[in-house]
Amino acid sequence: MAISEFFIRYLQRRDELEPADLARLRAIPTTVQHFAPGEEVIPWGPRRQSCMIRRGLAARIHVLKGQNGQNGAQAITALHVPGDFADLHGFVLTGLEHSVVAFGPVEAEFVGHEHLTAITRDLPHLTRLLWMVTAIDAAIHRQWIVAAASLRSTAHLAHLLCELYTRMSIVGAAHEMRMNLPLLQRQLADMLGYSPIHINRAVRDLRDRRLVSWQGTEVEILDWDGLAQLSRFDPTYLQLERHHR
Amino acid sequence: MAISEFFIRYLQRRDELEPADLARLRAIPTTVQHFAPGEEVIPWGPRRQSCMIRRGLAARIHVLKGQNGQNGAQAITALHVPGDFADLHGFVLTGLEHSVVAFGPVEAEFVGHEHLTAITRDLPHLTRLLWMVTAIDAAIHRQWIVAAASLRSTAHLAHLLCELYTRMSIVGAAHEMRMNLPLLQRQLADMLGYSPIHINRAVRDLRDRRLVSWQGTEVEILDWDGLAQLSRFDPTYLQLERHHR
DNA sequence: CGTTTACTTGAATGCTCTCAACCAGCGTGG
DNA sequence: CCACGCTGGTTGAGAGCATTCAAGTAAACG
Repeated sequence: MAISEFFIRYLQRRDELEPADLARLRAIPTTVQHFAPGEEVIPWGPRRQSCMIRRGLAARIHVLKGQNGQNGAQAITALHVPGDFADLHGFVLTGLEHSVVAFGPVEAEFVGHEHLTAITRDLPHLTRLLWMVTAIDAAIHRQWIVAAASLRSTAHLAHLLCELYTRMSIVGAAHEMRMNLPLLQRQLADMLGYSPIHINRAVRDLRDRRLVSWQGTEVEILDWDGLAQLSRFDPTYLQLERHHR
Repeated sequence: MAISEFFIRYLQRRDELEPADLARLRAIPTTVQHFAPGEEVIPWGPRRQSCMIRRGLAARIHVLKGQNGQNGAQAITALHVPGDFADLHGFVLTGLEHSVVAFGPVEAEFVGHEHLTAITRDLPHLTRLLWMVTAIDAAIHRQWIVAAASLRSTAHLAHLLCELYTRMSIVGAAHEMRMNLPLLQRQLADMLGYSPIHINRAVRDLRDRRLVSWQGTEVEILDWDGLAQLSRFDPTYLQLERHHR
């Protein structure tokens, strides 16, 4: 297979792809695999390939070692939507300190690291764009830290929704204020650092304020401005301006 | 000036520098500047150069826009110790969504982006190492997210101390379980997401448990194992293994 | 001295957690 | 067909952690 068009759009939203860049991207041979909800897309540890999400939702999961042989509590540090190069950072690191797990059915695509090494040798501009992808990832991490430190439950959840809708609509994976989020409340809790019960109340709060309609995995944003204002959402950190790198 | 030896050590701790890499790094012309506590080392916005910390402590500060023309609360998403390339990610991003501020007196060194562009053109291996620097940065962000979601005040503060001592001792900026941290309790609060008063209690808690001695800016870790166990500190995420990239 | 800044402590309020129970949907097996 | 268990969502009550307001200490500086 060839690299997902979602990813091409992700890049083109931020910079102009030179013909050589585009040709090389499309020439990379990849392997596509399907995953059921809960399956591990990428295990913890050293990797020889990196993975791109083509369809569905995936998350980075950090397993917490309990103090006294305890349960396997887990934290979630990132969510990945179609077009995301979920573990591109694994290319330059010794190994991942987390796994990537499918939320809902996922179609993923694997790229061998030898092709990335070749790109760093031949195509400096495309190399900088791939580097940028991991830098945007880090900017999202920072925004999560800011949100965790400054927002309370309802606003915090609202911020996540604003971010996800923005990221999904940019690549064409969401439209008209609707998106499909196969997320359990327990997983939202692992993501935002609350108990599942508290997440439940935050969801109800958003419903009561008529900001969103949320039924199962279908989420519709009823009042974007209200949601953005409540969560102080400012998409600058997603680097949506086109700019030569 | 030539690039700080702290940074060379930072890289050599993780990979072998080829002679060409080392020569090029040492040949980069840089400008050194000094900053007083509270001064802005790097302002918010687009940048044409990136900055490395030679001496002192610096932080990335995100200013929060208050809801109703409110105060300028702020969040801190990263701390930088000597040898850190504080805004290397600014090279591949359109601009920084935060500023970098000196905590205590800081000596910093600036590298024009044109030299980095040249490296991506000529030296693939060194390019991957610089990319790695930003990836380690992101891994630290992730660990902060995990800590915020899973640790309570005292353990959370303990985790920060473990991380900082590890990072500083690796490059030779701290020894014998002692380090100099010119941090106000208010700034710790902005970092960990608590109120300054609560930080005060967490510091006292660590003192009462005889885990650290903390007088002014001088911190001594009295019981490393106790501190690491309390905060579940595991340095894997700092990528301390040497490995060819 | 008086002011400022940072740190410290106490008390009351409020946000979030835990424990507990209950409901709905779904697949299974009798 | 229906009882059953399982999973995930919902709601209530009490306890615990963190916040705010308030006051007081100590050191640095003019």
